[in-house]
Amino acid sequence: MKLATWNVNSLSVRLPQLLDWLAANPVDAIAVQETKLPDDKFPCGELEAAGWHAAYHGQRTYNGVALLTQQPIAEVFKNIPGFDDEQARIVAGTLTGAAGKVRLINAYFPNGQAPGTDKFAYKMRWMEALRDWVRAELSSHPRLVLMGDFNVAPEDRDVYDPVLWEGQIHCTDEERTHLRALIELGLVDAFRLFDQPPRSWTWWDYRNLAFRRNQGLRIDHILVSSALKGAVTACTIDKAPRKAERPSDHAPVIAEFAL
DNA sequence: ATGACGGTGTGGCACCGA
Repeated sequence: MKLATWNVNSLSVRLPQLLDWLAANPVDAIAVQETKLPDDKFPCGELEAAGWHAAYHGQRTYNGVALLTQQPIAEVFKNIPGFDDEQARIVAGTLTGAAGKVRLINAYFPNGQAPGTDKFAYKMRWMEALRDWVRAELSSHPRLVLMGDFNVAPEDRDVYDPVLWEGQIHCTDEERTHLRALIELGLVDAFRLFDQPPRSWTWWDYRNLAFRRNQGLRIDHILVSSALKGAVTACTIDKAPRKAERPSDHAPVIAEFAL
């Protein structure tokens, strides 16, 4: 089984690239963030024509998430139950394969703007609500993958210039503490199960030649539950789509499982 | 590095992302 996550920064703009990437990278499921499309504008037709099932939860202009799968998924949830959220940031579903069920949660964490702002407070509340929900999901679905754009760089080694970014959004102690609390429910960062090249990022600013200079952050993650940890055989970042004409500012992350 | 770039909306720019 192969899973991927990619913040495409507008599915309308990136649909051709996404379809090309999926054709070259035959994953079983991909979690897509920042579709920026209301559900009535979601390109199900084009995706279906390419063989993809889609569960999506979107809105105009901002946010929006989708799970694209080769097989149909069940138990689809949108957003966090009991957490009243106007922003479309979560879609979840259950994949059933020959090796059993795997629960997939696709999450687009709030950006948070800057510490001390209302948006930062919302990010913290959102992460707390997510943790409570994931705890419950883990009890009913021990084989669980939480993947998406977390908008948090877990450690300094996930930041191209930790001194410049110290205390800045994505790198604050408060965000990292919330992320650790989520992980302590019984999840592991698939990327760190393996030796990785130093200076591995998933996002590079569009400005200031950041990609060419490899100045980025690792903020897109695939977390797997303890029950799946032993099955993970690889986790990589594919920088190729970031080199395309009109790229997303994020690169896809792929995890492979012996399932 | 108070900037930069890119997407969206209905714009002549502002807002947001990260």
